[in-house]
Amino acid sequence: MDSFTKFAPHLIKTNNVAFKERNKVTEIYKNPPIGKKVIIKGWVRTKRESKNVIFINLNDGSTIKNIQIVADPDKLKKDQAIKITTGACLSVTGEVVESQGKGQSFEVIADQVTILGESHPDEYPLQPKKHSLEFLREIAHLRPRTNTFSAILRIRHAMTFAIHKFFNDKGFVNFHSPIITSSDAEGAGEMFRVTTLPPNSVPVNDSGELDFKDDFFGKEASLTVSGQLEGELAALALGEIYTFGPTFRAENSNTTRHLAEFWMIEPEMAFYDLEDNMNLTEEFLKYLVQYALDNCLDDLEFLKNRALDEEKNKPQNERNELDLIERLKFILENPFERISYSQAIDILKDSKPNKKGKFQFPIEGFGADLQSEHERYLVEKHFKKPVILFDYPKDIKAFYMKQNSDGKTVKAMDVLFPGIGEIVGGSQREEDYDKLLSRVKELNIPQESLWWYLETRKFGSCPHSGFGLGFERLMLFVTGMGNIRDVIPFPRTPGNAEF
RNA sequence: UCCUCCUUAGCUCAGUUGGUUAGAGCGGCUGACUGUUAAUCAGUAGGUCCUUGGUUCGAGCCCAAGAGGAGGAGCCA
Repeated sequence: MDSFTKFAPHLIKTNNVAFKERNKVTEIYKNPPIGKKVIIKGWVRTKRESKNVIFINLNDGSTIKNIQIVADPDKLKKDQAIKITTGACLSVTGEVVESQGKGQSFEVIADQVTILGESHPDEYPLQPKKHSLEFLREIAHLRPRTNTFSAILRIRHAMTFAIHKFFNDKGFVNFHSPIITSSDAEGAGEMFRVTTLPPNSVPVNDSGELDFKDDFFGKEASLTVSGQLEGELAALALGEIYTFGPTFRAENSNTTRHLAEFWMIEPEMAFYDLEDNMNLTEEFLKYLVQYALDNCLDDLEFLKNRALDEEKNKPQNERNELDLIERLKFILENPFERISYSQAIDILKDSKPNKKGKFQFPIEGFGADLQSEHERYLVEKHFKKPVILFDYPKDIKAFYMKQNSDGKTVKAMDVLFPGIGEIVGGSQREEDYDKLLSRVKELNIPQESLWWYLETRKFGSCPHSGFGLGFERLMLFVTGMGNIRDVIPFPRTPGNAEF
């Protein structure tokens, strides 16, 4: 007899033998133990009360589904019924029975109800009704108690796990690139400074500039904007690696697609050329979408219906042609379109909106950086599916990308998704020391801060590639949410670091 | 950072041409009723109309500045 059975022989055994005192609602739904006793612990979503019977919809976070508790008011202790209000936390012991009502196949007849935490009804801001996402952002500490956010957070977990599983199954090594860094080599954006210097008396040198000699690291330090450069070092020893960590950009970006603190996945592979890189990217994204469909269907269904509900208020032409689940399946069933930057320019040049002057930035020819409107045209109007663009002009891409023999382009690729835009950016890296160095010089990048990176090209260099996937942008696509601030627990954006 | 829009009850929102005491639904509270399903019915409480200044006999409404929020653009993942 194990400790569980000894403690509570009348209870159903769950997977979690270490914790004896709770049956998870998700497990009860998987195989309803009719006639057995269970202990449910969770938060009240709604209560309906009458003289003879009280119905409580309880949610324990293990699934989007609530469980209906049926309680006899006479059995409850004095005043207990009054304290069972929306948001209160209860522990309920009772028997699972087939439901007499219509909305559910089974329910729990309560023997005993314990109120673990009251929730004052005058003050609790969540009501059993739809709240605006803007309002919920202001109460981010309570957001996870809503159906929408609990669904998003469960999916977020599933995607996190799937990312590690995908790479682990392929033999990639999870590599922890540093979060504090002293290089801004990629030039990926403005950085947050990390310092222990006193804010009101900053040391300056003779020429009046900030002097970091007395700072914690003895030099200027910042939060990382990318783990890629360190990732490359690891790939040139371990073969295939990936990083998955927080990333910080101090850009003053106020959009539905940008955060100051976000999570990024950056695989880096020795011996991969650009095509291998694109193949891996496509396989990876499809794997994640498949994983969500296989493991999060209840939550996806909920989010699908939520989005359909919202779209009812929109004019027909602004609605999605496909619902969330259809969109996810569409990704799986269709190969991504792969075209070069030059081909894309040709398509855009000949496109109706360009000829009719509808683009805010008209396309004239090679060299132009593609704007959102162009990417959207390619993905949403022309191809109507994900597009991988490759071989970009070197002048609009980073210094480390491998130069093509045409002298104009580099082996870069961007994956564009409908409704989101750039979800992945990657490239084959320049492995030739002289070419890389000349590019560093051309762009006036301080060579001394990159000595370690350059050295990898001196000692056993090899072709290698990698990409970066913005985790929250993936989450936007998988959940169908419209604002990146709603797919991360506590969004950090300009002017907002509450909670 | 730029452009556009928004800010009225706890929430979602209406508020006419500037005119007396600012409304609705939901939620809260009180009661009734019912194996209920975001229950239903009746009653009830609840307001710094974002802030400041101005125009006016009179401002929720008009003007100016500020604060906060949203969407789009740029930057990017």
